[in-house]
Amino acid sequence: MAGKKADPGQLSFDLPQEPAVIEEQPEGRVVRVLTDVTAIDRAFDYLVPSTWEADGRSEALQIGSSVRIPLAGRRVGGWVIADNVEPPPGVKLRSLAKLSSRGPSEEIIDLARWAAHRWAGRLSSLLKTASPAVNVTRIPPAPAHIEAHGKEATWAARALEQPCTSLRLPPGFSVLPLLKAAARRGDTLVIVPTLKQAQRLALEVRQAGLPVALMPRDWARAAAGGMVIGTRSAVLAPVANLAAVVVIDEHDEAHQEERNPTWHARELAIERARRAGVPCVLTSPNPSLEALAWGEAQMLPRAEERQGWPKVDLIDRRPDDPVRSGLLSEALVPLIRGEQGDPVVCVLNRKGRSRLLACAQCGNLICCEDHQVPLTQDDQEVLICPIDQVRRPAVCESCGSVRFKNLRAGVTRVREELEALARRPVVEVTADTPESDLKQAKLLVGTEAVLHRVDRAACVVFLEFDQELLAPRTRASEQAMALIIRAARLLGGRQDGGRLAIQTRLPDHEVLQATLLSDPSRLVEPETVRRQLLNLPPFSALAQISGAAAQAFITNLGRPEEVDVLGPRDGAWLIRAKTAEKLADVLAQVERPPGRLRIEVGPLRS
DNA sequence: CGGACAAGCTGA
DNA sequence: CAGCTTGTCCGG
Repeated sequence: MAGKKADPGQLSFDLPQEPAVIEEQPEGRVVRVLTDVTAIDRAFDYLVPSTWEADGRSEALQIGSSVRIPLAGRRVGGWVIADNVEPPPGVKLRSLAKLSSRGPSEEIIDLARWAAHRWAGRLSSLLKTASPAVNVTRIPPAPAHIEAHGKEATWAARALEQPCTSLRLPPGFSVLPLLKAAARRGDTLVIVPTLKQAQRLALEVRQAGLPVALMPRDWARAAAGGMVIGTRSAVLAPVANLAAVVVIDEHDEAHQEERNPTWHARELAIERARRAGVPCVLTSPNPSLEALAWGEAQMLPRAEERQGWPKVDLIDRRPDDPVRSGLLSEALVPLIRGEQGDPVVCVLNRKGRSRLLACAQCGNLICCEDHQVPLTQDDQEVLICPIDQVRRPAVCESCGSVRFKNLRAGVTRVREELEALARRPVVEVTADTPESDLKQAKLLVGTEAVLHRVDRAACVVFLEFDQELLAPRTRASEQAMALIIRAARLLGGRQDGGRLAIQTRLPDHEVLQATLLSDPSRLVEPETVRRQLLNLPPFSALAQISGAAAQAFITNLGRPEEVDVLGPRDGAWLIRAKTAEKLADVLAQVERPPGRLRIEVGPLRS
């Protein structure tokens, strides 16, 4: 186990100055409690009431226990983070008010402390994540150990041989053999990106006859033993006898917490496994460079890997004559009419109705003369100013043409056009489309969120993929690939007969070529070169500082050696260091100014 | 965070 | 100088 790091910036205990004479030593056991009030972020010492001896509460109370404490005239919650401590002299100790619940073990608290330092956040925020949602007072008996049936897949067993393995598995390939192989070794912790995936996987594992706890619901059951499956917060779950850690789809951005501290489940999983001396397996159809930093990816034989990807149609829009809005090409017609099977899911990454119209004749943008903003088009061929809602006929002001070209079609508009072209009903999928509508629909359209709401499809169409490829984000390629992987999951492998259609004017783009050839290794080299050239993670570590107190923080930071400070841009600064450890050390040394401050370590955007 | 308390401001 | 607002400090 790695040594605990002293963390001067995070917790101040006002330790006693080695008292010469110990006098008036308070009677009884004293514990140190970290409050769950984020703004306090301090630990205080409390007496364990002597009455707790008799009813077993004293025995149940241990490091990690969740307690209520009197503090400044009110009761607040907290965690016991040290036992049998010597309180600072001269303070009048108060007694614990209540033993609320079991909490994280000492190992998890140490891991949380490491994460709080690594992501420059508060320990209490991580302990909250590590604690049960509802109070737990007893742990159920351990489930009987059940041996997974069937013979062990060699690739799965091999992945568990090393301390940390990046395992490249195509989207249509089940991870169940890996989980079974891990379960043979003992209790396994499995981290997946979404709750839906966690539920589905837990069901599969249960059907395979293995005991499984679904986090965060089954905190107590997780502590009892068996396999533990959950989303990122499960990386701090109690696991009885940890034997392996598996991170599924480690490339997925859902593994990173979006609130402060922005910890990443992949990195935490690796550290947890390392501390426990058990293997950590990171799976992904397209391993992140961060995962590949642990060594070359293990993979299936190429022929087998290809079978795990769907068939891909790249629809090159360049020589195309546009149909209707120009968004739907002739080549789509057989697909959206269901000739390759149903349901067909169309993805368009834009929201709302047409926002930007141009005259088809003279090319002028259709704007409001008074407010200089683009006009929107109504159902009844009327133009509306978004500022004062004034309506006028749909006629070009400069040439009188009544034909407009939609430069930014929204989902609603595309739905109508799809319906006309497919000659059948199209369901527009939004956050509040009822589940029943989704189940019956044969043809659907929505933003990328539609890929989360539908379970299976015979065909997925990306109506306009170029904006993903050209997005001005450092992780654009990776994010585009993640989207393709999500789509491929709905389609299954090659033998399932699903089709992935992508409309593009960039058919030679490396992401699309990698998809077409079912070969993500084509992305590794160009992406590595690019990141190295721009000095981006994993070849550096970044933190974004924003909020009202950001300026003061940067002033306090000064100009440490081997650290770059970039910005401000839009009121935010970027701090770059060679390694995550260096970055964390530098951030921890800065005196925190009062006021709102957001420190985003390893930002996904920018 | 939320209470306590001190310092500063206002009105007569 | 009471009565109030605003700011700073501290909690075991």
